[in-house]
Order: sequence, then structure tokens, then C-alpha cells
Amino acid sequence: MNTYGTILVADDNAAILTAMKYLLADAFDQVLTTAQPDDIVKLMAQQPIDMVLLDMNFSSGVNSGQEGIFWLRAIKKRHPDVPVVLLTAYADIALAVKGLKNGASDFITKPWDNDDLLRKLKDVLDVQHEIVSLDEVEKEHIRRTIDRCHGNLSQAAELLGITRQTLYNKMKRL
Amino acid sequence: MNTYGTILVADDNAAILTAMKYLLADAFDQVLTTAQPDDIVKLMAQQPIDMVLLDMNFSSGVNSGQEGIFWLRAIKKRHPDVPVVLLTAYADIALAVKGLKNGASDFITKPWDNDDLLRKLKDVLDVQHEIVSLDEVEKEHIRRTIDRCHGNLSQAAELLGITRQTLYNKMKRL
DNA sequence: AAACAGGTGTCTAACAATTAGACAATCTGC
DNA sequence: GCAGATTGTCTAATTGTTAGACACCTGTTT
Repeated sequence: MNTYGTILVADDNAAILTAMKYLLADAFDQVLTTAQPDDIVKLMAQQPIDMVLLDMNFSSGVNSGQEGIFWLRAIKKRHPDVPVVLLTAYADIALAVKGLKNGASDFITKPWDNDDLLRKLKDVLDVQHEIVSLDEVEKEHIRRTIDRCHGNLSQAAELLGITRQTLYNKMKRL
Repeated sequence: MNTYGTILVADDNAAILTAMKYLLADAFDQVLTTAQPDDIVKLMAQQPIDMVLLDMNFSSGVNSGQEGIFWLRAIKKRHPDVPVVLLTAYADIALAVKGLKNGASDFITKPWDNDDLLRKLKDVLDVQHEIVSLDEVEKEHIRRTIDRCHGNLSQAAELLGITRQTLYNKMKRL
């Protein structure tokens, strides 16, 4: 597998879109670009997108990154599993933290290093979690809930919305 | 509820530990401090800790933050659900991203604003305490898996480790 | 010391969910 | 148009879940 599927690049600067098209052409099957953030969700509804590279400063006069956070949320709301990598000209720690808390996979500052950017995008797609069985998810959530209840099984069962006996059974089987 | 439990502050600067003791005394039941990172896991094994505030630059000559990442990983490995907030003197975006990717809840730069820091710690603990029923976790995981299979229910059921009929039933009930 | 409250481990019997297996109908790629 | 995969639906056997109950243990209150 030497291709990483379809990537969508959203930036209001046409020059950056062109640069990205060339930079990403080798690694990705298809490189879509748009200068209009409204198109992101539309495009994602029309065809499967494997990754989004999103500029944080769409409204040209605004550099708070709030615009980018808004579109990030819009993407994550509909497609929580599609990784979004953020791109910004302003190296702002608070913005990076906010972006990651809202589900972004990485945060890259302009000007970027081509090799570094490619490596980061590939890393994100490589690490993208494999699908786990329902049982494993259940087991993990039970483990964490019991941990949070400091070992109190009655309380854990109540929080989990199951009976204490069912919790016993699940613990035995898992 | 005007108390947020026990917080552990780890920083090799004694002055900062003292400052934190005073700053956090009102909001937290108990404020533990240590200048030795080895003590963090030891203390957490001895008593329940609700939150860790971790300095990123323990080895005084080193400012890469690698030391902090190491201890963050050590904490998260044993206690994945205990929130860890990072503290650093060097506003480094790459370090902040790495910290959050390794499970940190927030990232604060020195010098900090007292009110801002308190608010961030409280925010972390407020969202932390949300408890999710097993059904909701199940529902969410099913939704995501079906999404990833592009709507192919047979494939989704197989990945989830359940039968197609069971998947139908769960979709109806949830 | 006795009463109490909360948690544990275990059991039963009714009920609900899951399973394998089957079937025709529909969708999809070639 | 055809073959393979997917869907929607069904049955009967198996398994899991539930409410309720019981004795037991541990700390706390009276």
C-alpha cells in the first residue's frame, strides 16, 4: 500500500492550495482542494474523504483561529473518525490546545517543512485506530468505570446502567 | 460541591510548589507536592489522586520537555483516567501537541495567570466526572464502525464480533 | 455492645437477547 | 445479464439479563 487515499485541503489562499496539490500528489490517491469552508462538509457528504488538512484562519482579517475551530467542529460532528490536521500561520499554544481538544489529529504552523508535513500526515493515517470488537470496548469501559469508582462494584454497575450480577458475569467472561 | 478532591503538583522548583500550595488550597481538598518525579507514581499507588499538575522540565539543564513526556506516559500508563495538566516555561507548540497526544488534559505556560490556571483545572475536572452508560458507549461504537464500513452492515457486524441480526436489534433499540 | 448502612458473593426463576442457520429479494461489479 | 455479496426477515436453541432475596462482612453510629 503506497497510497493514502483521498485528502481534502481547505485554505483560502489559492497559492497554498496549489502548493499542496503538488506536494501531496505522490502520497495520496486524490488531492481535493477548496477555498470555501462551506464546501468541506458538502464534499465529505458526496464522497469518502480519508483526511482533511484545514487552515485555521479563513476570514482573511481574522487571526484568532475561531473560524478554524468552528469548521473543525462541523467536520468532527458529522465525521468523528476522519482525521483533521490543522494548519495555521500564527503559532498560538492556546489555539493548538483548543484544536486538539476539539478532535484535531495534529497542528502544523506555517511556513511548514515539506518532509515534516508529509511525515505527520502519514503518521496520523498510520496510527488511525483499527476497529475493535464490541466486547473489547465494553471490557475497557467497564475497567475504567470500576477504576473510577475505586473498586465499588455496586456503584460501577449503577453508573454503567446494568445490574451488579450482570457486571459480575461480564467480569468473569472478559 | 466546592471542593475538587486531591491534586498532586510535581515541579522541581520549590518556590513554585509553595505558590501552588497557596493558590490551590481553596479549590482542592488536599494539595500534595513533590520535587521528585519518581514520587508521582508512588504517591498515586498509595492514595487516590484526582488530578496531577506536571512540570515539563524536570532536569534543570534540559528544556526539551522530553523528561515531562516520559513522566506523563508513566502516569497515564497506570492511571489513564486521572487527568494530567502540563506546565512549562517554554511555549513550544510541538511539545504541547505531543503532550496532548499522550493524554494530557491541558497545557499551561509559565508564568501563569492564577485565575486562568484555576479555571482550567476546574474545567478539566468538571468534564471529567461525566459518566457514560454501557449502552451509550456501545451505541457510539456501533455508529462509528458502521460509518467506517460505509454503511455495510454485514462487514460492520463481523468487525464488531456480533451477528448481523444482533446488530439489527441493537440499532433498533438504540 | 447492639443497631445500622452499605457493600459483597451467591442463588432462583422469569424474561430478554443472541446465536446459527435458512430463505427470497435486492443491490453491485464486471 | 450474471455471480457474488448484501439485505430483510424468520425460527428454534442457547445464552445473558433482570429483579428479588439471602447470609455475610465491615465500618459507623447510638
